[in-house]
Amino acid sequence: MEKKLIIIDGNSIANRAFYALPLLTNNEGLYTNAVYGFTMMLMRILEEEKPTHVLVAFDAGKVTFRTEGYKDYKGTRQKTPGELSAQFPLMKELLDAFSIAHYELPGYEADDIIGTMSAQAEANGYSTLIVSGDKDMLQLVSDRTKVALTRKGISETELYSPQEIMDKYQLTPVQIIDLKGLMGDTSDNIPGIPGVGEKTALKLLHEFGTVEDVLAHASEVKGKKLQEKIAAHADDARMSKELATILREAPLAITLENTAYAAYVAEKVAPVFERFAFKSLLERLGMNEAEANESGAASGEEIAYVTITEANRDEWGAKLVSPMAVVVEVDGDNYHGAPVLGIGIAGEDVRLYVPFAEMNWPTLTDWLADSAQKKWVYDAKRSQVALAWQNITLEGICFDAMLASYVSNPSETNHQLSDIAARYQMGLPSDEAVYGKGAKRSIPDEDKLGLHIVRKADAVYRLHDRMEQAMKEESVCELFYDLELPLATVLGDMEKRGVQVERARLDEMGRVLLEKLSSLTVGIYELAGVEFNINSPKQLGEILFDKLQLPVYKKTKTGYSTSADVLEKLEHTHEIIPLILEFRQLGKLQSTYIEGLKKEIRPDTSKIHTSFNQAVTATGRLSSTEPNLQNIPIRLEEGRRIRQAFVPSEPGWYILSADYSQIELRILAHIARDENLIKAFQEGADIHTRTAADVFGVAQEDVTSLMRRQAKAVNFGIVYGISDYGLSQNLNITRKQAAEFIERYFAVFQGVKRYMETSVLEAKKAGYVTTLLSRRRYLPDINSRNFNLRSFAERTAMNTPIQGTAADIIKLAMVNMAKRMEEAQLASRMLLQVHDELIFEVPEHELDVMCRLVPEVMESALVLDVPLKVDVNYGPSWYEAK
DNA sequence: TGGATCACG
DNA sequence: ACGTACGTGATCCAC
Repeated sequence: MEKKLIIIDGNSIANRAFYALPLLTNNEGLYTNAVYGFTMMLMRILEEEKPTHVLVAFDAGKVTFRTEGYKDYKGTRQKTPGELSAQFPLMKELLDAFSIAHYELPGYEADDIIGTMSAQAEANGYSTLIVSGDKDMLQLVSDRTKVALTRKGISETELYSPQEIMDKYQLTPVQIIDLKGLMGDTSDNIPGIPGVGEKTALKLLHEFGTVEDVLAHASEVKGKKLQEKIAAHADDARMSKELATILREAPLAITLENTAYAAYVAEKVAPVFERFAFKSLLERLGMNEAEANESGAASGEEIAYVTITEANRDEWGAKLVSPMAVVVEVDGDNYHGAPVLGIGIAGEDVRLYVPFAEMNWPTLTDWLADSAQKKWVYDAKRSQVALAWQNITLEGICFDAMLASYVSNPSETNHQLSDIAARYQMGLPSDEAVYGKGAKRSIPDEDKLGLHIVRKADAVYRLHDRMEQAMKEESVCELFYDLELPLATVLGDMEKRGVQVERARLDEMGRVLLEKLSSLTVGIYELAGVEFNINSPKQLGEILFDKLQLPVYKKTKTGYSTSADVLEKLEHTHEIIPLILEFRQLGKLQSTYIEGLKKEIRPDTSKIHTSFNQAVTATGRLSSTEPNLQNIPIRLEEGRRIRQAFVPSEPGWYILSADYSQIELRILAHIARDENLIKAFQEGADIHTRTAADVFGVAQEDVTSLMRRQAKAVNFGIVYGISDYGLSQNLNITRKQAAEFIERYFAVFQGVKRYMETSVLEAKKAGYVTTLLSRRRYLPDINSRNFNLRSFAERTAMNTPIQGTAADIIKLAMVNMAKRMEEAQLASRMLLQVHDELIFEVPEHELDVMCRLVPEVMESALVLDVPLKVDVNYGPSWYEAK
């Protein structure tokens, strides 16, 4: 049998896992997240690869032969956090239980152990797989040795053979060393040649081959500047290459034979999993055993529960107490008017399953409607709205596992109950496992369904204390209890209420669009000389750039870019371009907004019921789906008319819209404590004009519209985490000009500059940034050695406190507004939220009071060093409420 | 299922 | 110099 060796870069994988997962602890308070992630990865690799030999290599301490030669090596690297370094002994303990070899060697890095071992394996005819998160490993790749690099945390890996490296870099594996020698690596403090990045380095290597060749042919290099730099830093390059070279003959005291691996023994591993509280992994061990024994016993059937029937419900009605976990199981993703499959209820030692047929049970419905009876739920809004469609009231929700998971980590994209449970080492089958997915989706028989729903309720019940504890440690309890949870109810009411849309209006617009589109199509075919699918970027690209030979400004991975900004540059090169631009614009209106919206109108009520997603964005904003009512056109008049179809649901009422003016820049002024910006807002200045005057050094009266437009773009850029390149793209100016704008901006708004710097620094130190209401976003890549990832995290560190605080503020305003409307017994209704704007429908006699109340509540939601300003407008449709 | 494109703040 | 603006969702095409 062929021998197959797996070498795992222990430090690298543990690091990835540590930053990818929340700080889990076992009951002794040991941190286990890195070990957990490492173990998941390990088990997956063992299963998939079925190796005959396994070795995990670790770094040993700080001093290596590299630091001796070059004292600044890894000098910029931040210290390993204590929470992580404490986990290395645990990992080794675990590997011992698996009977997997691990090794470290004082004076050498894990890289060198891996390099040496893989060289030996190669010489002995093994095939080897190296698992790491470190791109440097690619230099070890050969026909017999492959490298799997982790992607997106640790859940995915990307496999590299010589061919993949050639495809991606047009380099041989050995040239990876030369690549690093030329470009250096800031995270390891390897200098390289200043001014040479990946692009330039690749170009040089494609031309000359190696660092030595580049240095020898320095005089042939194109570009005078570059020549000089190469000549001046030849020694740096040589040293950098040396530092980047992984040793392949380290004096290892371990041999290939020592790494032999046979299947692990579950009984030996289980106690360690037990100690670390890896419950889901324990189950996985159990499952493997079960499979081996062919016993097929499904885990988790030990959960006992009672199915409510007419016969037993009197007995069990008395067990409905406070608090209990309630899971409302809804069929399908869209819960508006959707079937409710049943309700699961779990308490300390009561577990009930109420099938749909038994839901008409007064004891239950009274209990559900009783706000004094506390309920812990998963996805409060879904539960509330789905029941509301069945005319069942759900009140008294005081915990929501989905929202708790979200406030604990808004970057996490998956807040399914089964995944939350897994994070807390509880086993819970996923909905997908129970119902299947896609075409195979079906509702299982009553027994299985009941068990699943009850297990979910039970999981929510057991999660409550632990998730609350986690929220306390993260200082997000107030955010959860005072903001997100009450907001869920407000949003649920808005969704259930819906917004009226006039189908006839959309029909009419659709007819007009259809005519215009077909005449555009004819014109485009004529000019192209051939019929093709204008909606296909591929076909369109071929027509424009191959057939018509228009200049290519930009390419995408898959071919030519045909995006609007490219087409606009080509506007005057061919008469087909304006037609295509208009076709695109109208086509979008037709498919997304006319046809798309019509599909969502309920025929019986003429209403659209969107779903606001309260747990998707990383910043704390809401999103809206099925349909998305947060991106209804407004910028162009043709699209804006779509809003004429959005009307009040009662005759004689009005649509009222109230939006925050410049809320993000006001927040920036506040958190940056920038005197200049604060003063501008306090004086009620037009902020873009003022910025233009300050940046261009002219009087406000002398600001031209171009200057104002540019200043506006700079202001946007500032909020997004400015970069000269981004600004230059946006304004269609050179990068140098963009850089100058930014420099001048920072000279004027020094507080903003200081904020940008400190925000990034604090994120690097703490690992996260926060909003004014303590919403927290973790930035695991903020110290990454990957420039892209790190830069992205840095911009996020600047932007998230601003965008997130704006989200906090409008959410607060919504909760307050709902309360004030209720107290004042107003008939007016809140319908929609569009990030900085609230939309209401208002009876004529309440227009006065609403025009006063809405701005008052919105402006006072949170008191800042600058005033918040809200503009209000109303009209017979959303179109006129501008 | 993922990429390209485009609608919004 | 490295490569980009921040945050979303829907539609269409092509694999």
